Amino acid sequence: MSSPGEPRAPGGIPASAGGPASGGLPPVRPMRADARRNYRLLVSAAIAAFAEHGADDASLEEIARRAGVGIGTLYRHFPTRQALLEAVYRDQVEVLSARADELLGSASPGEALVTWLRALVDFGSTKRSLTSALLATLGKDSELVSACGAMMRGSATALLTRAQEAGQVRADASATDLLRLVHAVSMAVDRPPVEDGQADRMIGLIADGLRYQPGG
Amino acid sequence: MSSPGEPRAPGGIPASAGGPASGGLPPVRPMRADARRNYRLLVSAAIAAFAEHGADDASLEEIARRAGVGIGTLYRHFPTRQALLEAVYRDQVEVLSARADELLGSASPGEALVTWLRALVDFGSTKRSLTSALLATLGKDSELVSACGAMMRGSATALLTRAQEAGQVRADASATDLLRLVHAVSMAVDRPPVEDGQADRMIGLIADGLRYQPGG
DNA sequence: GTACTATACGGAGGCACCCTCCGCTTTGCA
DNA sequence: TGCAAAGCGGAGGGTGCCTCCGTATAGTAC
Repeated sequence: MSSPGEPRAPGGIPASAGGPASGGLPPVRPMRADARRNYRLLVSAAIAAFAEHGADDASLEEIARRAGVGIGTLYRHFPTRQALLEAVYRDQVEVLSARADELLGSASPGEALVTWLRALVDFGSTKRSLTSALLATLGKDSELVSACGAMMRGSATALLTRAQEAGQVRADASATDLLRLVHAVSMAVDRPPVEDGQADRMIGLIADGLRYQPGG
Repeated sequence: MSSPGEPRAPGGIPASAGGPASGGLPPVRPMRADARRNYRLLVSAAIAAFAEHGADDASLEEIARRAGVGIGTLYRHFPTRQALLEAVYRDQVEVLSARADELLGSASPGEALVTWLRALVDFGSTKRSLTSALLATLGKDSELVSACGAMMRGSATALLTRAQEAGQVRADASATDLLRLVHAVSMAVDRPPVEDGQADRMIGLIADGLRYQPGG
């Protein structure tokens, strides 16, 4: 499920507490193979659990169980629920970004854009509790949130530009507008009553709007 | 702390399960004196605890302890956390409403209005977690929320009208605008960094704006 | 004042969760 | 092949949630 998302050096924790002087950072040893594996297993399990029970209510012990590791292992990798939340969020955004890169190579730039937008709504729908949990404690301009925002904007821009250059999408649409629109759809789909496929139809509508060429 | 807020008949629970036929509601026995007392103690304790730890994180057992009653008593009166939340919210809104009624008798209608607005911001600031917790599960048009909204609008209108009739506040201000403005201030004051007294100054500003008479 | 009963009280107990701590296992290098 | 260093796992202590039921008491009838 998650091929991007290298477990980067343990977040925020200094690589060696009280090393000699302050010189150039000591060579950060890469994680051991088993640690890397467990990290990934945990993130995957957390994705499932958060989707199922919400970011606040999923049990960390259950996540460890699902991942097939001990609770101690979970806590070593993610000292707080927040840390796990952040890792999951980052991972998911990277998945979306990778999907965009992949779609950039596809035959139909127009289709590629719409496909990605659908994936984005999907993300918004299943990961809302996660996002709001993060925003609640991180604030709108944390490193994580703004970095992920930039990544999204980059992907959107690339896909949109290509579709526009291919003449498959109207020229007067901006990536920012598009993201905002998708966000609105996610919100609208948030509260019941929501019919099945409603989000899909809404995105379809947007897609049609994109294809329409005002000038002719 | 809370003089309004009669413990109305136990919320939602049928007064007698399986009584004879369906006739007119059987005479709902009033709560016993000790039950009424404990109900009030619990609401007061909950107000304090919610303010201190947030509506989601306050421990129900601690609330029972603070109220000096057993946990069983808490659960009899409020079968769910949600029920307690609702009772607290209702109680607080009634306090605000009572305060408005009281202020309606004061000498200076203009001062009265501003005093009440300050109380309202105070409410918004300390009870936000409560409000959002309620909105999350109740939805914007539940009986409770809309009833409380109406109560607020009534109080605001009464105070505003009186101040306007006394010529102490400009005529072209509506109660709805006022409530919205106060809400905005509450939101603005929500996220740090917030200086001390900032909310107060903002309300002061609004008060000045109200006093200003566009016509001269 | 007394007796009675519906009503209400309290807290023990069972379960789940959070998090820490430390003895054991595995990895990767020499 | 041997051996630290890095990593693992789960027992254990603390807390919270909620249920259940034996006990206490307010209110009523006499």
